[in-house]
Parts: sequence; structure tokens; C-alpha cells
Amino acid sequence: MNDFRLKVFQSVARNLSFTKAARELCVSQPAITKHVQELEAAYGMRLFERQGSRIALTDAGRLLLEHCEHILDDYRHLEFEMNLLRNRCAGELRLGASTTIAQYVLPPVLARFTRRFPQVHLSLLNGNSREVEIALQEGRIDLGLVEGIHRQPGLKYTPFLQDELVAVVSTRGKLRVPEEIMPGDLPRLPLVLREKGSGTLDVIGRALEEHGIKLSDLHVLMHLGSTESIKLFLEHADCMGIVSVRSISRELAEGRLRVVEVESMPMHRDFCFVRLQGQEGGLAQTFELFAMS
Amino acid sequence: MNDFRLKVFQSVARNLSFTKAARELCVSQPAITKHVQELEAAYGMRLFERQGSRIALTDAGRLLLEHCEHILDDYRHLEFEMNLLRNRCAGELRLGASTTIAQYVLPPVLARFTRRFPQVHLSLLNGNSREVEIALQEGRIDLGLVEGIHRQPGLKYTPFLQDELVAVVSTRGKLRVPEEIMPGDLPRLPLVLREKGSGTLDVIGRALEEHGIKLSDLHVLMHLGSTESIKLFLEHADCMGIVSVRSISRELAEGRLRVVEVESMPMHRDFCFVRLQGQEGGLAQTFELFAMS
DNA sequence: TAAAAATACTCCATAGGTATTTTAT
DNA sequence: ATAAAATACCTATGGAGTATTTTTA
Repeated sequence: MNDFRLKVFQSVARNLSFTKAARELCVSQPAITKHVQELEAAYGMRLFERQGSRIALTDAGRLLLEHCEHILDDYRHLEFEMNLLRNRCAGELRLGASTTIAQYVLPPVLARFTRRFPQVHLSLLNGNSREVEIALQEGRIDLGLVEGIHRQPGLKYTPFLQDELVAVVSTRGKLRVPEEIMPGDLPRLPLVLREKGSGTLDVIGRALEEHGIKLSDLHVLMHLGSTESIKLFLEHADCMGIVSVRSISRELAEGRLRVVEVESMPMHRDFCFVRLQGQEGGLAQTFELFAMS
Repeated sequence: MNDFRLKVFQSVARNLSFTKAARELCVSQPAITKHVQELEAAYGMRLFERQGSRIALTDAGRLLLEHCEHILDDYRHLEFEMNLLRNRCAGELRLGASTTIAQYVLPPVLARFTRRFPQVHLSLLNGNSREVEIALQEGRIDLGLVEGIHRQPGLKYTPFLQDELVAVVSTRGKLRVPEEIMPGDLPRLPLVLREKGSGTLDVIGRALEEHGIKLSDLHVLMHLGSTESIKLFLEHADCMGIVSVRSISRELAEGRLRVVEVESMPMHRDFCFVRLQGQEGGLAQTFELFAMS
């Protein structure tokens, strides 16, 4: 058995898609197929029910997934502790992250990290995915956190978290929008989105394309440079925004915003760590493993 | 990472010898060296202190060993449960085991197994290693347990337990023997050993050879056909026996026998499972995994 | 000098890729 | 017709072997 094979299985099981797993793990789809087939051969049982393109876990698959999570956790702990032993866990760690991650994901992680490793001096560069990758290549940062869409050669990506963009409206405005809408309804609605060049708009663009809609078809009232601006704007205007779920947990909890489901148009993205290829170990890896647990 | 690599490391760490690990896992010694080197490269740290031929675990090695045991346990559980899911866990399982194993190791395991799987009908064939292997090849048994010395082609061995032969004398006899003796002292002592052709005598023979002593140099009072006979004989005669530690736990606890250490002459042997190659899965594997946990 | 580990080399199995076909919606 | 999974085929790397050298007790 080999741990990458387990990671492949885990990814397929979580995404319920060979293709998505391939994207997430940066390998080809046939490679995924083969790994799963090898596993199925090894255990002499099917792990997925293939009903055409729909796949579902079998009992054996569910059992494997449980153990899988456990074993992969163990591996992570092992890596982490070996890393602690190797490094002196002091010095500087220069991070770079794209906007959503830097604003909504990292703060609690950074707090936890500095509490655990007070000797490490952290810095955080803010920029879009491209800028973060360039900073990495120029040696201005040690570890990047980006939306893993465009894979640059020479960089090594490892999956971190999943993110979902959702349409939201104010609960107090006068805009009449049902709980669920169809992608075709979007062009008729007044929208506030992030600016061109942002990862967020990219994801929206690609999701629309799947339904034959172009960004230019939309009725975009305004492009704003940050999610915070959009959220605040929404509370004072009768329009709809599309933002990361991770940015609106408080607003949802307090009932100031509500999600409008766009039927069969998931706006999914993966957050990844990025490092220079061959830069194994060191504080960067310590941080990665710490953030994952 | 790959689980066989971890098994290699575990075996080296337990035996504190690359060569012994190679024997235990049925691979060449250079293969072991390479695996350890790969691990050391991966973690960027030495796992073993090499003081010439003596090796010892480093801090990193100790840490890895801990995690290793844990991860390999997980793998075993996984295999076991996948096995339960695949098999109906009923039917017949025909075991074969060589004497020491059948008498001193298996009984509690068999009891535990039938409690857990009452639907399985167990049978146990008794014989020396060679006989067990022949029974396997002739399809008369499904799984063998032998002293893994002579590797037959077409059979697949997996390590089970380690065993040690020790010299013992009665605590009540008149034989004067110090706590520790040298191998050279053995020919002068009256001995009771197992019969020719037994695995036990084989091991003793090879251990003696290491010190340039032949079996025929010994003063063997008697060759007996079972360990039980030897133990009972010792309690009524002033001589020394050489038997498996696994056979004398009660006698040691009750103070009827005592161990005489033979300086720098370990009489070590590995117990292995044996199966026909390509006979993966099934009740045999269920039993193997059950016995290991 | 003998025993253990390391190195050198050769060979094959496997993992990964691209291109293509099959299948189900 | 389209999108996902499976298959075919090729290549390169890594793991295993044998033979040999190095090291140290």
C-alpha cells in the first residue's frame, strides 16, 4: 500500500468524481482511474458504485474511507513531528496569500501558530494568486496560499481547503429573490462582484460558461475591490453579490444576509499551498502541516 | 511513503540489524539499506547511529518507530476489516503448525478466534516445518505456521513472532551452573535436547557453528521428542535443556526452572505464516491478521 | 580477517503521461 | 452530443536483485 494511492481514494471519495480528484491532486484522470482500480483489485471489492457518470461509495468504500482518513492523519502527524525535530522552529516565515484566504481563513490559523511557535516571526504578503506565485519565484516569500486554478510549472501545489462561492442578498432590502434561482435568471438581476483579475470573478466566469452565459451578459452594477466592500454595499443596496461562504459566516449567523441557491451551478474552488519545487521541509512545511490539522 | 518501507524500518529498528531485517522480510540486504537511506533522505535526518556494525536508533528513529507501529497497526486493522467485509467468515480453515507453535503459541489464539468467529470450523495439523509446507503444497491445509528458516519457492512467508531458545536447569537439582556461561562451556555439560530433524535442534546447531562448535561435540544425554518431555525430565535429573522461552513461562514463574544465559550465543528464530503464493484473502488472511493483533 | 553495511550495476514492474474509445445522460 | 470514466500504449523512474567494495571490531 502506498499513501498517495490512499490520498487519491480519499479525494475521489470526497469529490465523488475521478476528474475532480485528478484536478485536486494535479494528476491525469487515467492515473486516478488506475489507482482506484488497483485498490479495488487489492481488496477484491468495488469501492465505488458506477452508475454511469454518477459514482457513489460502496460499503467497502465507506469502510476504506474511514481508515483512510485515520491513516493519512497519522502520516501527517508523523511528518509534522519529524519536521519539528529537524527544524529549530525559530526564525522567519514569509507567507503570501490571496485575498479571501488572507482575510477569512488565515487569521485564526496564524493565531494558533504563533501561540504554538512563539519563536517564529510570521509575515503575510497580500495579493492575487498570480502575484503570490511571482513573489514565491522571486524568493520574497517562503510559502503561498492561493486558489489553485492555474498551475505554474516549477511550483508544487498541495490541497488545503475547499471553498464555495454563493449568491447572497440582504435580508432587509426590497429586492425580491426566491430561495433558489436558475443560472438563466442571473443576467436579469443587479449584481455586485469582485474586480477583473480576481480569482473570485474567474470562478464565476467559468461556472457561467458551463451554462453558456458570459460575464458580459450580466447586469453588473459595480465591481468592488474586496469582499468586505461587497458585503457592506449589499446591506445598503437592493442587489445581489457573489462571495465566498467563508466570508459571510457572521452575517449569516446574525441574519443580515441570506444565501440564494443557484440551481446546478456550483462555484467551487480549491485553496492550495504553493511552494517552489524541491523546497521540502523547513518552517514552510511545518506551517503547512500545522494548518492542516 | 509506502508501507513496506515502514515495515523495513520497523524490522531494522527492532532487530537493530540490516541483515536480520533482510532475512525477516525475505529481501536482500542492499534493498534494506536502500529503503533506510530513502527514509533518511526523505526526513533529512539519520534514523540510525552507525557505529561500525553496531547500530542504534537516533531520536528521529525513535520518533519514527513510534508512529510506524501506529500506522502499521492501522493498516492491519484496515486489511482485517476489509477482509471481514469480503468473506462471509464461515466455513473451514485448516491450519498446520510446527510443534512449538502448535503447543505454546496457538492455543490462546485459537480460543480467541473461535470466540470471535464461531461459524468457522478450525482444524490443526501438527508436524515439523517441512511437513507443514508439503501439506500446504498438496492442498491439505490452508495456512501454515512454521519456523521460517528454509524458504521454499512458491510459498509466501509473512513474519509472525520472534522466538528465543534458552538453556534451562532445574532450580532444585544438584547441577552446579553459574548464571552465565560461555559457548565453550557447553560441551562439558550434560544436555537434553530435541530430536534430530526438529527445528529446535537446527537452530541450536547453527548457533553453535557460529562459535566453531559442532552438535557432535556436545555431551547429549538424551534426545527427546517433545519439549514437555524435556521439561519434565529436567525436573528429575541434573542436566541442562535447551528449549523455547515460550514453553517455560509457567515453570519460570513458579521458580521450578531457571535460565542459564549463554554469553553472545543468541538462539533466535522467527515464526512465520506460510501460504501458497497468490492465495490472497480468504479465511487464511483473516486468521493471520487476527493473530497479529 | 570476518561480518555487516554500503556501493555499483542491471533489469523489470509500476506509475505516470497522452491519445482514444466507451458509456450514459 | 457531451462529459466522465475506461482503455491502449508508451516512457521513465524506482525497487529489487547480484556482485563487489568498504569499514570496523
